Amino acid sequence: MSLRHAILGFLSHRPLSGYDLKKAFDGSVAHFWAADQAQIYRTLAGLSEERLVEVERVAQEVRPDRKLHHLTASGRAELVAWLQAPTVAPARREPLLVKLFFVSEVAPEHLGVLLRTELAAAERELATLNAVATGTAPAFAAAPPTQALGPALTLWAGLAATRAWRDWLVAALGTLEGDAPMAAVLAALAAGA
Amino acid sequence: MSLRHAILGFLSHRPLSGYDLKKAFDGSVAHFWAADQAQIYRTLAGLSEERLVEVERVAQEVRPDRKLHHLTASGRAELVAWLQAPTVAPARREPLLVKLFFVSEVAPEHLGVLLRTELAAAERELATLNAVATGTAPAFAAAPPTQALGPALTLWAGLAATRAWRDWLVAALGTLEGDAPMAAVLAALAAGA
DNA sequence: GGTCACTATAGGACACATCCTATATCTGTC
DNA sequence: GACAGATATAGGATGTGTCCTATAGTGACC
Repeated sequence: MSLRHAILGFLSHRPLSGYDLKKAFDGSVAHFWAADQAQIYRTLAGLSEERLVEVERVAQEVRPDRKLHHLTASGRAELVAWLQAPTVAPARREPLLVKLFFVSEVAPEHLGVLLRTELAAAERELATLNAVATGTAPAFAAAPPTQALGPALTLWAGLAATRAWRDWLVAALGTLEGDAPMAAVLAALAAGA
Repeated sequence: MSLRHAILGFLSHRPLSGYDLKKAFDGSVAHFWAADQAQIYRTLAGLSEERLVEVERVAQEVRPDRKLHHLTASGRAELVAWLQAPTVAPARREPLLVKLFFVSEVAPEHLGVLLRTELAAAERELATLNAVATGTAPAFAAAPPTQALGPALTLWAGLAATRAWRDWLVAALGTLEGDAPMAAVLAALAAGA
């Protein structure tokens, strides 16, 4: 459901083609809402049918025509309504936790393998996000705060979640190395704040 | 893709009916992999067609027949193969972060509303998970560690992620109350560990 | 001279999940 | 006596997203 609205969000800044939108997604929100190219074109067709966007055909001599999508008044209204409506969180899908839940079906050593592989992935993700953060910080500082605060908070949230995940993986691997992993895990569970 | 394997996982302990499976999901992994009842029945039909499970019809006099699903040898092999295969993380879907990204399209006060609503949801989630933790801790301590470690780690991961999310929301709301929110956010971004 | 990547669009098939609905009977509550 | 809720199954429609493919010209690389 959010793809429609994310597209409307991008179009609220300036009119874009499907191709432009794909690049806009990949360069910003892709970490927490990736968009498939085919899906973008289909969604744009739907939005245009609902009169939430208007299509301006821009002829190009050498390449196929670009179809610039302009946000209409009702499109903006739809975006604002969505921003103000309560957020419906989709069900979490964490295959790693499912695996962890049934890990006793395979050899005990495999638990460590599973966690270490995930830790490597988390470190990579963290490195990417950190790079994005250092790269965009000057732009955030220069832009008017009302404009930049949203994107900056988004990035911070992604970083915070990824760091926490990494830290948990490190802690979990730590308990496996002790003599009494189960006791350590139970202690961590009880230490709820 | 994980629903198939989660079902195989549950069936590795004992044969279950579709109805039993629904209850098994709701009572354990629902927090990070919810299962729709209709989807469970359809997936079971597919697994049976692929000979990964075998159906035993148990006639009941008063109610509709139960269809007990037994894991076959190839079913167990499939489960083990999945547990040992690298985990494919599905793309993250965080509508709240998408909203945050485009929040400048609505009145600035709305940012706080958005975060506070999410904070309330996070606190509720945290309370549920903490209740589950205190409720299951005795069972974890009593069970053989090789069996219980997986589920305990799963719960810990869920708790850790939810706590981190709650903490981030509190921190983000804190920056909004200061005189220079943008500077505070940039400081937090830079404080990468 | 061939292959690859880029710009730009979009259809078809399929996977996966959700929502709503239907059937049928028993048990417990008000 | 009525009605809700538990037990037990499953179909149909719809939504949402993924994967593969096709078209078509330009520019760059080797």
